[in-house]
Amino acid sequence: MADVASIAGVSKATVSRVLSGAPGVSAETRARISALAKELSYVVSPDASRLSRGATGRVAVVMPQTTTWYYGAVLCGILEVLQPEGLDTLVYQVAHDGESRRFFADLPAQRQVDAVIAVAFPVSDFERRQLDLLGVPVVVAGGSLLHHAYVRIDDVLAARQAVTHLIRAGHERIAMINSMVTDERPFAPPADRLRGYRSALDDAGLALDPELVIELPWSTTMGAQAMDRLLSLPRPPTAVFAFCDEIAVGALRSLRRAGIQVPRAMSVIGIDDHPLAELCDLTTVHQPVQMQGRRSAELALSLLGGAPVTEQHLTVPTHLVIRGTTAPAMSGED
Amino acid sequence: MADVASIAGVSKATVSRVLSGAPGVSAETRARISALAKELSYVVSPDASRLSRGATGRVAVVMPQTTTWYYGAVLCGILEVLQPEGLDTLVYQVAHDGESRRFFADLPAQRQVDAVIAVAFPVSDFERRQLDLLGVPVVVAGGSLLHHAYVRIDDVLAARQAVTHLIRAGHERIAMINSMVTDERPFAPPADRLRGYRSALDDAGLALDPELVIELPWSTTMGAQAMDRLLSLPRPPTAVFAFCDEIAVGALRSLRRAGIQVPRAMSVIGIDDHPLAELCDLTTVHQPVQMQGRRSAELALSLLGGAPVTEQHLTVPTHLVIRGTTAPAMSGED
DNA sequence: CTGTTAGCGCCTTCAT
DNA sequence: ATGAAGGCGCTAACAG
Repeated sequence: MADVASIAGVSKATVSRVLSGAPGVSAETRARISALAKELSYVVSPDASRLSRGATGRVAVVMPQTTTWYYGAVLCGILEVLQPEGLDTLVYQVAHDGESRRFFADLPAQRQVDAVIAVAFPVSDFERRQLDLLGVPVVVAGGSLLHHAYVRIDDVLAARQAVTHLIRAGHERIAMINSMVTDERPFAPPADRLRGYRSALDDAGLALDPELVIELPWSTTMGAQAMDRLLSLPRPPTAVFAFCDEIAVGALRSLRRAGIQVPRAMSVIGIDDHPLAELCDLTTVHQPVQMQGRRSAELALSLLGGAPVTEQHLTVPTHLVIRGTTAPAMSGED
Repeated sequence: MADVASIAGVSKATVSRVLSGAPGVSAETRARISALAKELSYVVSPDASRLSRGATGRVAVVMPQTTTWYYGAVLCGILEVLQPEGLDTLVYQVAHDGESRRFFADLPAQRQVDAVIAVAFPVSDFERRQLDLLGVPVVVAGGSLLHHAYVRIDDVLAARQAVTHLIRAGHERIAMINSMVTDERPFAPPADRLRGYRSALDDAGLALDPELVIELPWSTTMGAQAMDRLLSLPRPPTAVFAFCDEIAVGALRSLRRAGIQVPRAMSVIGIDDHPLAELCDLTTVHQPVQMQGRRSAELALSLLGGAPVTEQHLTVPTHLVIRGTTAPAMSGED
């Protein structure tokens, strides 16, 4: 910056004002200096700038994984909002317990970012306390966390939309394949979706058969495993509601291998409207994932802006997408 | 830091030495101070630290998208290496031309990171020049770029592995569905894979029928579209080689809708070994995506370390994974 | 082994 | 409208 100033024959202060868009510089000088800066392809050092001004211009995104579509899509939405604002995005992947301990104990994000967006992951008590310690606004996408701002879907409702669709098609033995979650790290979506499943059955006066609820720790093939288990039951279900589309697709594979016709002999529905759902012709409940990323970034922005944020808790809508994996129950099945 | 120093009754310099692991402090003092810091949950301000020390402790990852599996997996690999080293990762999504222009013209990453990892995207001449302007090491994952370090697969070979598998199964009319790329932003993989397809046919003495090579701009459904086109041909192929698994799965959907049996009447093969490939029973050529992320991060690290890097150009291996979508050609087909 | 003294590169009053 | 000076929080020479 000193260079630019001396070449332009002005003081660093003026250059600073121009480059930071501060008022108090004649249009002529402003134009001349910004042109010069561009020519020299000079940009201010963010670090120095932030050191003196206080804010970092960065926001941290914390997610348990980066390889599944959901997290990629949320990240995409976040970047779409943050990048145009000139904010940089730091990604922290906090996967297994070891990483989690280190991350939350060392707080590498501290004094490093102006805000934190936590994307859909189970937060333990300890972790929550550490988050507060960061001393910056925290917004949660795809979940919720005490008093913090959040953006999410209504998981109970989404599950109800899925299960109700099956019930209307005449199904009575409806299984659920759910993602397992530990007590120590509570994670709302699986619990909420199970609740939605229950209440939909209730409303229809259908009994819940505990055998039909399979809970397994997440993995690529867990949908297939769960389906295998359901098929080995003395009285298998006629329809399956999966926690998410990836699981539903795994279930479809098992069914294909077992030679069971979908949807004639078995209906399958998921949640997400994963791109792959369209490819597999999977009936599902759509949730706007990228939008949740965008909204959470916008929330972070307004929290940053200091403006009193009126709506800190956003619930975005979901809707049923009927494709080819659900059909009326075969009559005379029982 | 001043607080910690005064409470501990030492100078800031000592605290700094302790917290940065610098030598020249008695074990006793060191222990006392680091304990105190932990108790106060005090961490040094990265910005201030970096301002005075010069290095930023951050690396930029630039990718054209974040929603597809490939990019998520590469990012995951990168984070696996960078996070344990205490380096932070800045993600820039540079998707369409507008964003690209802004990113490369404004160089938001300048003076902001110690290295840049560019993940699988077409780089124009202008962009390449701007990258050099950043003045930091650049490593490319999933591609290559002049003199810069890179980690990639041998795309020609991967394509040959796929096509040769089909040829050995007796197929003679083998189509290729490729991702379209513009001249202005060259991107090696599509061109290389096409070359591999050609050379495999050549080696087998098979003629290449231009009608069987479909090139379309990338989209979720482009595999399906391309397959539709192939099916409407007077003499459709008996096997299809897709640029990647996501495209192959789209092709499978078209085939299913058209009522064409896979693999009896049509063989399909992709590249990637996408998790979804296993779910769809798709034969494919495996490439180690996450590992490419790791390797590129390691390359960046050693480039950063100043140590003379011996091997700047890594090619990681691929291999055929035979599943259920390929089978011998039906005899008497022609 | 520890304290002192300069900056790192920029922003921000306060003068001019 | 512009310049001069102090300080953001830390590190890196020097002294001691």
